[in-house]
Formats: sequence, structure tokens, C-alpha cells
Amino acid sequence: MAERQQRTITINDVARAAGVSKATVSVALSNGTGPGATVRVAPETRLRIHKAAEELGYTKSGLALALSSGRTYTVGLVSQADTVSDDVSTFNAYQKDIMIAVTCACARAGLRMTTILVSTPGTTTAAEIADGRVDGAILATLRDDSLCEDVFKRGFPAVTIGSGYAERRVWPDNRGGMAQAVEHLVSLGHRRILYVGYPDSDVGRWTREERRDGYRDAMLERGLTPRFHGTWAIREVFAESPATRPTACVCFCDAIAVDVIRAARRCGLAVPTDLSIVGFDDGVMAQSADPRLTTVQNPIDAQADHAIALLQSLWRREPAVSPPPVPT
Amino acid sequence: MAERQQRTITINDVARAAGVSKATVSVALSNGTGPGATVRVAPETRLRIHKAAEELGYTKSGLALALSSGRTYTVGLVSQADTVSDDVSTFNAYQKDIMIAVTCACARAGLRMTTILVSTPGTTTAAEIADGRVDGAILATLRDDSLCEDVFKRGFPAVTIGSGYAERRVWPDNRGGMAQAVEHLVSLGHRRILYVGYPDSDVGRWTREERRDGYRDAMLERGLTPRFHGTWAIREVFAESPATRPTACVCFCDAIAVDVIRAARRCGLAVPTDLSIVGFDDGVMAQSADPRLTTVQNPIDAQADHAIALLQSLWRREPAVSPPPVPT
DNA sequence: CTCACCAATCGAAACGGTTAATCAAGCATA
DNA sequence: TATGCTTGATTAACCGTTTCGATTGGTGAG
Repeated sequence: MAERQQRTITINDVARAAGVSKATVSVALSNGTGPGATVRVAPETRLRIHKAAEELGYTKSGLALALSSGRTYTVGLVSQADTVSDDVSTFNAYQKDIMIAVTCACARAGLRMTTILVSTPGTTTAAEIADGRVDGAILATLRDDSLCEDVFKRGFPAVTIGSGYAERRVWPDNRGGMAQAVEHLVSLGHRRILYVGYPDSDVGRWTREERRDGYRDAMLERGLTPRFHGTWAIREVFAESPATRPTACVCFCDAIAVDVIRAARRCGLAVPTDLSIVGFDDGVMAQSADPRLTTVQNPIDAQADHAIALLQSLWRREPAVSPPPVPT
Repeated sequence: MAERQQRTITINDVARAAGVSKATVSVALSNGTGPGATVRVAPETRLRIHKAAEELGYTKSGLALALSSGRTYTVGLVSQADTVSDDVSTFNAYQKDIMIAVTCACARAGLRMTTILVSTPGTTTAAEIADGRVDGAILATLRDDSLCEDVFKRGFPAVTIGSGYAERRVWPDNRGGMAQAVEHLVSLGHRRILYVGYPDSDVGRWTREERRDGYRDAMLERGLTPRFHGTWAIREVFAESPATRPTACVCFCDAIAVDVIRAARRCGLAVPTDLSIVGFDDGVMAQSADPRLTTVQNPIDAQADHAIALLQSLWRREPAVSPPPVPT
């Protein structure tokens, strides 16, 4: 026997098998077309078509469908690895949490999701995102604001999440969360509270500023002196005399908190006896830390759902939806 | 001014603007068509076309491109949540690790990836996967072997990863890994080594059997008596007299190992002084455990790369590629 | 008997690209 | 001067759907 050429069977094959035109097949297989529909198909014809489709193992082409309807029911998640090599180990935990959260949110909304990974900033272009294969994008790049800007500039339906460019953005209450953290520590009796953050270039501007300022204002309101430090050389701070050394740290995120705990322990400080630490995000890092990290909850699932809702309202050309979620 | 209707601009618009036919635009913008090509376009025409495209902000439709070329350069990752609700919290850590690993592997290979989440088994059909929007699929469902079977049955290019249906599968050396774990414990002087696994229905058949049998055979080869237990009521085992109580546990995966450690501590056993624990996977759970969990490395990134390579060989209609990766 | 209407179906255009086949010049060669 | 090759561009078909407008018979009203 000659090897049969593997060809996917199309609507034409079904039409031929059922002895009708492809237009009829289309309506028979598509919308249930309730009684009010303009075009109907005779019950027996419909049955014959369904049977033929079944026998042939027909599957509608999602591509053709999307092309002709102009809707893909797919959202693109634009995510960013930490280093040039797209290795799993260089993905930060928060980024992973976002990916999972958005994935689930899409599933809940009945949408597909395709992941677009930008490795080096500048590699991925807005054209790649807005090429029609997705109906909208969720930008979770953390850095690389210029890409976000480009996407928005084309009028492509997009939402940034958790960071970055501010045009259309879903975000946690960074200021409020930081105020909470400070309040928590103050209520425990702390006065010298240090803020530990990333250097300026390593994270989207808005999130960085909001958290930093939230901490600063909360401190000032309570008559305390804010003090800032980067992640580098943090051990120098812990080596200071007990009189000036901070008794607590508020960290930009959980990843930093974990690092700080580690550094503090190396300096002979016990956590939380000698030093209290508060993180931000409450992601997988905080949850699996031992003892469990005190952290400001960053309701990432709610944010993902909200981002999807925003996209959907853009598709409907509605102006906006509800306010952003608030951490507790 | 009237609000201008937002319409995406197509190849026709560029053709009109440049004063040429759309075919010319297509070749001018597509392949560089080296000198050997049948159809060429004059340098000045090419320039004019590029300029027009630039000015209009033209972006090729990925959909139309895929439809006409028959290739999407996208792979589908079929993943499965732990419970009916697609909530992030019900995703198991291993599943998340796989998602990230496959995402990165696709990026490395220059492919897009779309995630197809199957919530309840039976909800997602093979037709949804093989509808032409992806060129191939990586099946990481852990359970729900019947879906895998359906996909393979259609002759759709697919590979299962880390578990499940065995037709075309990328897997770690489960037997060897378990033998290693046993060997490790024996070398530490342990004799009574318990195996802790999931109940039969909770995980794909092949992985379950291979790990269990790998443990059993390794034990028997050393003249030791294998002993099995599920995750339920594990504390009864730890409550036994020190004479019969196991001194070490080999666990099906890291998640179980973490649970077992917790249970052991509740029973007043110190880990690893009174009880040694070995996990399997070396995923995020093991890495963030404190102290770091002893575990068999399951090289998930390599497996993801291998899965992609397998798909690519299927596309080229080549028979097969290299053997599966081995854990260390 | 004719006309209008309705249900069922069909043909063709459209979606936005690629590509094979064709065609009009321009120019060298016989 | 007719022939043939080369270059640059066009026309038309195709990928697999949906959808609009047109075309059939069949039937009830006038």
C-alpha cells in the first residue's frame, strides 16, 4: 500500500461527504442558531452533516475561524526572564507567580493564553505582540517600560500588571501595604526601621517609587526617621553597634526579605528576636520560608482576574471597570 | 472631528500606498529572496514599499500567515490543575515547575507557547488541542491519560512529559533515581527504609510504577525488606516503637517529602537525626525547604528541551531523537 | 392560476496573507 | 526584423472558515 498522505480534513470534505455546500455545513456546525435566526438548516440535513463530520473526524480550524471572525479569544502574557539566557533558574519567583496567576485567570475567563517571553530588553517588538494572534496583552515585564509604551502607542488592548508603565495598569496598594508594614512593626515597639530595596534600574519605576514613598511617608507620619539601603553590602548595616543598628526591616519584596534574613543570620542576628523582617508579595517564597515570613499580602490572583476584566472591557469599548484590588 | 474607525491596516493598504500589487508587497517584505529566487523586486520599489509600510505602521497578520503557510510556530502546553476550580493555590508545585520549564524551553527554541488548562478531566477535548492553532502539544496532565490517548490517536504531534501516557514520552530515569536514593540511605547505615507514595489514582500510571518498582528492586537487591505507605495516616508509622519504626523515608516526590517531614516533627522525631528523608524532583519546594531537602534531581529543564526537540523531529517526519535525560 | 412568502440551500466574497503562473518591456543575438 | 532571455511586476488561486445576498421549490391566499 502506498503511504497515504496525511492531510487534515476540512469543511469541504464534510460538505462533499454530506452532499451539501460548505456554507450549509458551516451553519449546521456553528451556532445553535435558535429559532429566531435568519438561516436555518433542516433537522435531517443537520443530522447528516454531524454524522459525516463525526465519521471523518473533522475539527474546525481555529486559525481560519479566528481570521474570519477577527477574534482569537486568546490573551498574550508578556513576561520577562531575569537574565539573557532563558533559563528557568533565572526567573524570579514573583514573575513565576504572576505567570501562574494569569494562566489561571485566563482559564477561569474561558480564554486561551499564549506566553511571549522577552529575554533581552529590545529583542521583542511591539509588532510581535500585536500581530493579531492574540486579542490583547497582559504586560508583566517588570522592566522594559519602552516595550509597554510601544504596545500602548499602537492602541493595542493591553494592561500592565504589578509594575511598569502606568497608562493602563493593575496594581496593588503599594503605599497602603507599606504603611501597614510600618504600622505593624511600630506596634511591636520598633523605632529604627530600615527599608531595603533594589537599585533603581532593576524594577519598574512605579512600583518602586510607590513602595519606597509609602514607607517613607508612614515613617514620617509617626515621627520616625526613614532609612534606605540597597541589597548590596547589607551586612555592613547589621554590623553596626546595637545603638544605631535597625531593629526591623521592611523589604521591597519577599525575595529581598529572604536574602536579608540570610544576611542577618550570617551576622549573628536571630530572626525575629534581634531583627524583625517584613516582606511584600506573600508569594511562594514567603509561604515556604521557615518560619513563615511576615509579609504584606499582594493579592496576585485578584489582580490577574482584574487585568482580564480590564481587557474584556476594552474589547467592548467600555471606558473602565472597578478599582484595583487592595492588599490586606 | 469625527472619531476615526480603528481598523488594522493590511497588506492591501501598503500596496495602495506604494502603488504596487499586494503580491509585490508580500515578496518585498517577506523573505530576503536571495538572487536565486524566481521573483525579484527592484531596489527602489522595495525601498518605497518598506517606507510605506513603516509610515502606515503595518504589521503582518500572524493569523493569515499561519493559515497560508500551515505553520504556527507555536506549541501547546496542556496542563492540569489539581482541583476543579482553576485557582492558583490548587496547582501543585511540580506542575508549576513544568510550566515554567516548558515556557523557557519554547523561548530558547524560538517558539511561542500557548497554555491549555484542563480543569476537570473530560472537559477539554482533543479537538481543542488539535484545532490548528498549535503545531504540536506537550502533554503534562499528570492524570487524565484518556485525553493523551485521544490526542495521539489523531496522529497529532504530541509528547507527554514527566508522566502519563506512554506512547511518546519524555521521562526521567525514575528507577535509577530511586535506586540512587536507596543507595544513598544505605550508605548512611539505614536498613529500615519506607517508601511513601500517593494513592494509585492520583498520578499518572507510569511514573508511579517506575518509582515504586525502582525502590522495591533496589531494596531487594540489597537484601532489605521494602515497605510501602500512603500519605494518609503516616503518623501511625512514626508512632511505632523504635525497633520497627523506619529510620528513613524515600518519597515519591518533594511535596510528599515536605509533608512527611512535617508529620515526623509533629511526632517528636528530629529530621534528619531520627529520620532521614529523601525526596524526588528537586524543584522549588526542595530548594526553599529549610534545611534544604535531600532529593533526587529531576532535570526538568533538560526534559523540556528534549520534549521540544522531539516535537521538532516529528515535524520533520524524522523517526526519533536521542534518549531521555538521566537524573544525577 | 398567479403572486407572495417562507424554509432550505447555495454561490461568492471576505478575512490577510503566500505563491505559481503569466505578462510586458528592454535588450542582446542571430 | 523576428527570436529569445532577463527583469520586474501583475493576476489569480489557495489556506479554511463565516456570512450576505441570491436562488430554488413548496404552499397558502387572493
